[in-house]
Amino acid sequence: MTDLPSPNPSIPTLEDVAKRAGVSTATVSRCMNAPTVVSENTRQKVMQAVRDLGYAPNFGARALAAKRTGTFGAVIPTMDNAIFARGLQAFQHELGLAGITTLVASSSYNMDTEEDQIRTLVARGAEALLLIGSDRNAAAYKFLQTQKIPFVNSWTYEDRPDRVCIGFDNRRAMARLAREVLALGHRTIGYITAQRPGNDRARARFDGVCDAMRAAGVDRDLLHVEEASYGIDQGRAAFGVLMGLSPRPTAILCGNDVLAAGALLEARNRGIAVPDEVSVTGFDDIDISEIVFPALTTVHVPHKEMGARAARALRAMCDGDPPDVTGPLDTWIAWRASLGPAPRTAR
Amino acid sequence: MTDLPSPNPSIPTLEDVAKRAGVSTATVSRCMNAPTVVSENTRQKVMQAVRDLGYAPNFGARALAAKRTGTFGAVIPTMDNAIFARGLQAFQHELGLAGITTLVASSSYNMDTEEDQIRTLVARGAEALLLIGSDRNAAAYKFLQTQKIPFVNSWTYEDRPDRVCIGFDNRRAMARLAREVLALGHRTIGYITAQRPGNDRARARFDGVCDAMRAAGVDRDLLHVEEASYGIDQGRAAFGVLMGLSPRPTAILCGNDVLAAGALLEARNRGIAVPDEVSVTGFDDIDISEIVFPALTTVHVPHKEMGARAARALRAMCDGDPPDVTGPLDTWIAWRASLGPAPRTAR
DNA sequence: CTTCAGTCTGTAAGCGCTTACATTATCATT
DNA sequence: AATGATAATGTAAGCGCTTACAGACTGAAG
Repeated sequence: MTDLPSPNPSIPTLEDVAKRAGVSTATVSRCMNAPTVVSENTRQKVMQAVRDLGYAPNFGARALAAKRTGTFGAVIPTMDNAIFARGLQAFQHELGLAGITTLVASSSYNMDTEEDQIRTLVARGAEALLLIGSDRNAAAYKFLQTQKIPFVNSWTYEDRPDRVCIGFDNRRAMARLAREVLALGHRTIGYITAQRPGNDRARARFDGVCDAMRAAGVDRDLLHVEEASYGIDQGRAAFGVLMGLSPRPTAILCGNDVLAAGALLEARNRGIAVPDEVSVTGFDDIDISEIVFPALTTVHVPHKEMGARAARALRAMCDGDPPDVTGPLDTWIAWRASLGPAPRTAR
Repeated sequence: MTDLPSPNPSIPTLEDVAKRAGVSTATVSRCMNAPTVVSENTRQKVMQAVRDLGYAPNFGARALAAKRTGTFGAVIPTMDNAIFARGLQAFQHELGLAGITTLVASSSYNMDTEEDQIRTLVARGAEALLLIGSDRNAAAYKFLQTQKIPFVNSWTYEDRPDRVCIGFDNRRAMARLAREVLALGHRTIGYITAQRPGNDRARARFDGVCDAMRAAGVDRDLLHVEEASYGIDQGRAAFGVLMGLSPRPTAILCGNDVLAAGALLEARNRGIAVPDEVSVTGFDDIDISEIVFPALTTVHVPHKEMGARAARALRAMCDGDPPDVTGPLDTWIAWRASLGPAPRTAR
């Protein structure tokens, strides 16, 4: 089946609509953008022509002429799993309310890719950006500055006058969880961290564990660290390594819920009882933390609020207003089944 | 030296670069788009100016002038979970190889929203679209046609000359799984389906279950259907309803893995042993199906291949070539622990 | 010294839209 | 009937870029 070129194959423009409705292009434009200033009568005609022709405005032309795009962007490390999904969802929703479209790109946890994506989004007309964390090439920051693109660093919190953060204190949150773990009698501890270079959240969470151990006067040698790149399989592998240690850790803290899910899975496969033999904890409190078995004790992060606030901050910044940054958001421990007291034999 | 820094360092344009490099805008444009036709010497100068100024091309202007955007779009029902993530990932990756950017939008399983999103993506310069399923407003199809936007229907398969599908046979796949369930002695069966209006995949899967029951000569009255909108909670609730039935079903088939995860969770909460008392199955084989307890027997869908193929098909269509559609993709059953023989008491 | 092909660069015409400004129509008020 | 205010529409100048085309240089061949 071959399509023959139809006599008028091109896609309709404003001018086509104007001609068909017997008005000027300006009037059609007004119908689309500010319907109230056009008389009822004319609007009817124009809208009919729009419908007849299947007209859709050309974004590029509109952006070029109006010098605004109604688009914000977000660069997240990965779309592979739900860690950023809920926050992003809230972000999009909040912006949608204001008629702003969200463009999403992912960096695969890679700084250079992230810089690329930032440039791409800006080139595509993003007027403001949601970024995750604060580790970023100097070039990326400089680019944002020269292009005058408002941005917020999210999922993290730093008190700096020159950057706006809508996030939480990763270090403190993890320290609190680690403190609870220590309070339950655990001493030999495994920590599965996401890769730390280029990931300030991962580093902060790790530092939090160290803080707690120091505060409890526990020897740092009792903390065994495995660094894993992203994914359930990585969590499984790291858990396996830690279980090979002697003495074997009685608690495995994980830098995020996905790694923890992997750890839990491996425990099941090895017939290691959680939490009776080994406790496991996560970080983020995404959907899977309730689904895994046993349900995961983890740090709850207010993803939705974070996303919504970031959206509002960005909107304010675009209007030249100061964003409403009231300090780090609260996190708390979501107590479930995977964390229990250290087994007696190990005490 | 008239090199005064301008008082208002607004964002640089092609012309600024040209001026600074002492060439015409055409040359700068060529440097950016077809570096080989510019002399080494000039290119150096221009690139230096680009760097000095932090120049980034304006997408709108470029699209307007070049009449191509290098952008494809995808409208998926939801980003909330991983069902579409892997396929989309492959889609994006494949396009990235060809220098094409992917824009993603979500429809929240709503036809009108989907139509909106289609229009939005096209307006933003999407030259081709990945769509999920085939249920869609006539207006949406008409729009795509008048705008001459190539699209593929994915996650589904229909043998129609006027539409290209890169997907699999939902009905047959579910029928095969249901046949296995029946072969294990289950007779009273619960089916948790996603909402069927506007969702051809959900309907096809349901039909598949019916097919299998008919083929096995099992009374349709033994099939109890619960329709749930999306999410784990919905799966839990539906499972609860089905467990209240008498006689109680011995197998609960779910229209997707998320609903199945909910069912499994509720079973755990109610102390119902899976699969000893009740079997549960899913559909999709996303990450969580391995993580849940017990691990989920489900239909494996070749998400990655589907995404990659869809990308290639769309590219071909944009070039005016016929897409390579070789029929439905294969699915198979991923056997795990959640499906077992019907308990004796129930036989 | 032409001539011609080949390379490189510049000129300028749009691409489809928005919007400041100009123009015209409408209507209550004097 | 003339006036001015107000509302509705039209005119046209760009927005920043690409690209067809033309012009200006090279150097080798005639």
